[in-house]
Amino acid sequence: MGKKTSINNIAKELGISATTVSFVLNGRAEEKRISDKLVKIVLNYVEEIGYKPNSIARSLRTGKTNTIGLIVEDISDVFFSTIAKHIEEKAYENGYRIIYSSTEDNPAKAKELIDMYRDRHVDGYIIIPPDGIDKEIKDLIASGKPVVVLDRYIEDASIDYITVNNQESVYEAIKKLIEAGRKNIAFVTLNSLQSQMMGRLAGYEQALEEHSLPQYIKEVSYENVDSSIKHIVSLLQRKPEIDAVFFATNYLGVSGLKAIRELNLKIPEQLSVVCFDDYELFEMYTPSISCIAQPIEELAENAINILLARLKKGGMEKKAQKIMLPTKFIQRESSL
Amino acid sequence: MGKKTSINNIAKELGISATTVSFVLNGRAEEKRISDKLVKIVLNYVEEIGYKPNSIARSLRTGKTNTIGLIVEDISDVFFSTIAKHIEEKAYENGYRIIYSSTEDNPAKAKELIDMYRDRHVDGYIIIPPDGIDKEIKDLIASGKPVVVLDRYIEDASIDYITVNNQESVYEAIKKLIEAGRKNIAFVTLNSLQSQMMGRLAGYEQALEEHSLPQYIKEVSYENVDSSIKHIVSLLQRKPEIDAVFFATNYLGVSGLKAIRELNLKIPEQLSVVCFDDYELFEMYTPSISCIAQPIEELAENAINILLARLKKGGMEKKAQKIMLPTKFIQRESSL
DNA sequence: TTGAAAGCGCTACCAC
DNA sequence: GTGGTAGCGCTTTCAA
Repeated sequence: MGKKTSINNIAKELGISATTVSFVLNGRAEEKRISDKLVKIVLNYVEEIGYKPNSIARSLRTGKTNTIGLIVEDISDVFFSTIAKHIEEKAYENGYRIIYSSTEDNPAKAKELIDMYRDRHVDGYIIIPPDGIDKEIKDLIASGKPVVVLDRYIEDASIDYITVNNQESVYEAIKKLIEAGRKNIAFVTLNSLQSQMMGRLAGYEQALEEHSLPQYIKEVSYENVDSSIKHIVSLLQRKPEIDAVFFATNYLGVSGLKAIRELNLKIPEQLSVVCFDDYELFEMYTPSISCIAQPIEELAENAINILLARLKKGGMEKKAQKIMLPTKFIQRESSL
Repeated sequence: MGKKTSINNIAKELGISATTVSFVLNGRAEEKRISDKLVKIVLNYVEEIGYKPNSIARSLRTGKTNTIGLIVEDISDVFFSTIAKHIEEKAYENGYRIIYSSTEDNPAKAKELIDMYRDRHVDGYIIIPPDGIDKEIKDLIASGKPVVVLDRYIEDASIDYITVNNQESVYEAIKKLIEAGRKNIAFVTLNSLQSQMMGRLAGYEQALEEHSLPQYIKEVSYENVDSSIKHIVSLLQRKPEIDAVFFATNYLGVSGLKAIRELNLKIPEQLSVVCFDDYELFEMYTPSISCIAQPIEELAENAINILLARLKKGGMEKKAQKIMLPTKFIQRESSL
């Protein structure tokens, strides 16, 4: 084949100018009133030799890369990878590619990634931010790049975010436990200032305060999630009066189940269990585990839609969208 | 800061040429015998204004994008997302970014993706190929782009691949079931010609043939995985003599457990269960499910290492590597 | 030791 | 209706 098929070669080959070829290829033939005949010729030839414009040259010229940077906490976690999948699909349909990375909830890594993506001139960002990168995100937006924050929010008028009503969801779930007669309800969470975790905690506190019940809060740090089993075991041993536990994330829930199993506690007789996030494991576990399921697909769809909208119409002027989706409580055996 | 910091601005600002700046920035100062003093000046200035070279312009010039295309079956499946994570980490350390997409095991989609990635000038590919894209992969390699095939293999002298010893692993696992006294062992798999599935099937057949036991093979198509529960239920009902089932992938295993639960069969008393791939669910299930665990991290590491090696030293000349890693049988309660 | 200049392939302004 | 041409920002030959 032609070693280097450039628009210039084609132009030369066809005895016309590169400009014309470019217009035809970019669908601006009509607008530029290029004759149908010529358009046909160009398109046929291009088709024939299987020419594809060089996207890098185009990017250099236009400043657009048709790439979206996706920054998640951990791409191997099913919650995030499911989000990633939906985002990718939708982006793909719209001619965008996704490059991704995991932050491991580490702000330094997140900053590095943002830098990196900026280097790469990604057109827009979808970020699930760790604590402490608010400034970087605001800078990014100030620099004119659209950013959508997902799963948590950052208090700033200019930032689009999509999240769920964490506080209310947990509040309702805890209330159910209380109504079912539980009096000593523990809450196992991450020691994080992220909005979604704060919201979940607030929901717990709100429910317990309303009923004047004692609070048992255990915070685990993200880095030590692996050792969270130990912490949970110890909590349950020290406070044998605990008769229900709420786990604030899916992986904490899994650790919790391991801990409970180790202690040989009967769910739900001795201990009710409810977890944030659904997970196949919770459905299949014996007994099945009640949970607050997030509308993962909707979260992803909203995020990519908003980003695409901003990307399309350079829509930086439009007011930031703050979306809070409802969750769904799934009642299973563990909280009967 | 400066609206457009280009290498030219810097050169102008410093009263030297862009060439010199470029050399300094690319660490070729020594080689080009640029004075230490000048190097210092340039580096300081660059540091000061926080200049970063435009990677797109560089790509256009050099033909390298420092991007790797990753094509998996389904990024939301934990097996693939875990692989994706390890690959991303390693790539990142080496200055490469990953763009990913899921094929849904669909060859047309896979072809599209390859095309897309070619458009984007990715430097190399890691592909988990569906059936029927051998030709495209060979073309890619012929065109000089390194490709590593993962999880399955494609018979071609020029292709690097990393896989596990599927046949032997399954053979050994089935033998264990036979030794434990099971006589009617079913095998639930995908109706796929992919090497890894063929290997697993072959392992099953080999073991049963050696012991002259009857074979019960159920093939489900990837698109109908959702309805696989029905098929499995029906199989177990039609053949009540079945006293063990092997599931050839993690998601088939999950469907299988649902089917077995629906039929109220006792594991392992009435039915032994073994599954290919480990999964948190299998460990936590009651009873816990025996499985053949793949060395996921090693698979990923090998793939990215081989690709990086080819990328570094334009190592297209080196002989293709064919790596087959061992799996690990994890004995749990379901096959006692 | 350093610099001028030629592109990489494309788009878009402006001219005819 | 169509074409010339100037860059986008960088690397790299060649010359000085």
